[in-house]
Amino acid sequence: MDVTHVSETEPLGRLRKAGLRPTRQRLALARMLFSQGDRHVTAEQLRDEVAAEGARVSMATIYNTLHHFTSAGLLRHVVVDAGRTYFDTNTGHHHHFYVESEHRLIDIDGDTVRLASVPDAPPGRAIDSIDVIVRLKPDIRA
Amino acid sequence: MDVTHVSETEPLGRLRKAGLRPTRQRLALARMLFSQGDRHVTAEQLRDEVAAEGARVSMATIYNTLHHFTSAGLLRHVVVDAGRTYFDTNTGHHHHFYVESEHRLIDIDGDTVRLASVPDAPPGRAIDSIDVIVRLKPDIRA
DNA sequence: ATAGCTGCAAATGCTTTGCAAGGCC
DNA sequence: GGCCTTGCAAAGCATTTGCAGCTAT
Repeated sequence: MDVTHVSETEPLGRLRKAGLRPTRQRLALARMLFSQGDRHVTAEQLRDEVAAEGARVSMATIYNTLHHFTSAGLLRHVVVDAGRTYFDTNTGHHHHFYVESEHRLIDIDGDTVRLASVPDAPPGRAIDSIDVIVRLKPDIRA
Repeated sequence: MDVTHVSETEPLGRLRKAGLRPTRQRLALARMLFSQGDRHVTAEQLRDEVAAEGARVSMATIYNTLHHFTSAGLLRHVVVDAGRTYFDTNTGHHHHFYVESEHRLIDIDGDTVRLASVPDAPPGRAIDSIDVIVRLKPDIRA
């Protein structure tokens, strides 16, 4: 294979492009995060996955890295549950289902939810982002 | 004044109606919460307000009470910030602006945000609620 | 060489819990 | 009286921080 070319979608390329030093830990995390489609992860989850692969990455570094990735635009924060922070690898326009009973997030395509009218921001403020969270519960009839 | 009648909008009436024993602590908290229009409070905020009035209510009781009120339908939970739980005295249909820089919530009337299309819940699940959070930042042009 | 990273352990902040004493019906 | 509540202190969890040592460039 062509080792002279590094795709931007590969871990190394992503980090380079984002101006982040490709350390062993970051490469491992980037691989876990970006090699299997869109994902929603917590720091703890990532720690376990990385550990399962035999790589040792401390919690502090996982948090540091998740925050760096977020600042670099590689990840997005999702707030759906007090006291649990999710990071979403899908940084495009979309929203979320949240299955409270399972602590599970499911993407909703951005176009599936259309806001017929968006309120004006109060004076002196601007809209930063709009989150739509559809909370789900088990269906009784199931 | 008519002391034989207890309005359901007064602290005592609210608690009675909700089947909650009207203790000194609950009455104090109910007064703070429901006597000044719609509010968004954190446990800590309430503790400070109550303390300022000279009433002594422990943190454990404030949390207990907020949860009891929520279960009874007197309050609603608002999740906008990981690691900070807000309770909303407005239990009707509405959404929120969240001013991240000030940790401040502002109600958006339910009819101001219209969802043109609501996604179907995945099989075996039912929609519990839909939260729309419009995150605000200071307006640069201000 | 040096600015940036990592990892440990301690600290933090918010919330919950165990349990004995007190209060409402 | 009996069950519900309260309050203290301790425990719990997720996350952050300080800082000495390591590493990519």
